[in-house]
Amino acid sequence: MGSQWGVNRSVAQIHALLFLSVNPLNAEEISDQLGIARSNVSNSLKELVGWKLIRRVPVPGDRREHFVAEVDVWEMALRIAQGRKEREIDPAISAIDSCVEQAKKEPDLNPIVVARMHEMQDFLETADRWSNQMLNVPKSKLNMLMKMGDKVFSLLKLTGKKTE
Amino acid sequence: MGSQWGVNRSVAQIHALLFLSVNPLNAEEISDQLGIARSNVSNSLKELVGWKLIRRVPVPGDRREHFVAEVDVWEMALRIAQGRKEREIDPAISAIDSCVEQAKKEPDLNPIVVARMHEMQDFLETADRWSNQMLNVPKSKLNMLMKMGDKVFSLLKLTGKKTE
DNA sequence: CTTTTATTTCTGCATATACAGAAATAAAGG
DNA sequence: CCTTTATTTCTGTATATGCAGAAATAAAAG
Repeated sequence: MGSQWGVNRSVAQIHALLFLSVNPLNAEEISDQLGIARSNVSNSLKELVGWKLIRRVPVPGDRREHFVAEVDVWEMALRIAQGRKEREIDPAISAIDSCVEQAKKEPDLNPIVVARMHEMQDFLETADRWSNQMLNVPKSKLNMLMKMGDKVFSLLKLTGKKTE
Repeated sequence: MGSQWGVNRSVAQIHALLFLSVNPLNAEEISDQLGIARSNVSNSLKELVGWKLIRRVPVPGDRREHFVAEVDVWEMALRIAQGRKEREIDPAISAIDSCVEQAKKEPDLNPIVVARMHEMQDFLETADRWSNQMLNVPKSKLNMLMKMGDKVFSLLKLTGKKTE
């Protein structure tokens, strides 16, 4: 799956291994188990720590760094969502903002073009606010909300096909 | 932005061009405007059509195929979400299902490991149902819902930090 | 302070992806 | 049906990414 999700094979493999591992593993154990180079493990672990999908844990009486994965799947999903927002939405907002800025200086720009840029900007801002809020919903409630599924949708009278 | 969003430069460039273009463009115009090879344009257009972010439009009196982008940003977002679900969630479900299947055959597998696999499976199924529902919410209501933002959250009493 | 051991960064090769130009195919016009 | 024009597929090359092994750095032990 890794490549579809935007991480390379080693990263995906290591994450899977740690997710299914009952006890913390050190870099060498990972390297041996998966048969990938020690250096590669090091870089992959760094990336996974960056996504907050794993964390370092000290094992008493052992000098080596050990790692464990976040095992709560909802927490995992939140972290991934958070990471994606930072990597995809936030830079997109900066980009569109500077585009709009530039566009202001161009006097003879088709108004339709300017309008489209503004719609995009407005959308991204809304998406940003919304995701910030979603990411702050406590895990348990998120879980409940999604498990309830259709009940929530009919409660909010959101279903139907009127405009879409 | 392209690379961050999982598409290559040409695809992103062409999409941007069409999104900001007031009238339909044909492949050659795109090739000229952006200075990329005609063949590259062809493949990129195919990908964008696959995402349903652009569509072919016949221009009367012109044999060549012309293309226009979906200009409604909400519709665009829905299509991207749809595409990502198909590429990321659906195959992940197949993958976890076959893993769980395999695991059944392994009698001496640590129960904790099996439990984690099931949690993952359960989560993915929930996410699948949820996203299917979200994708069926009419655009206008989605827009409204997200614009209202915090009001919806407080209505549902979803905010707070209890368990997270 | 020196030696040992863990970890990270560097370097180079291998593989994969992006892309241009050529060739092939398909579609329309005469 | 043949010619012209549009479009797609194929092929080679350039570039980027992935990854191993070596070198360098950092940390702990003696």
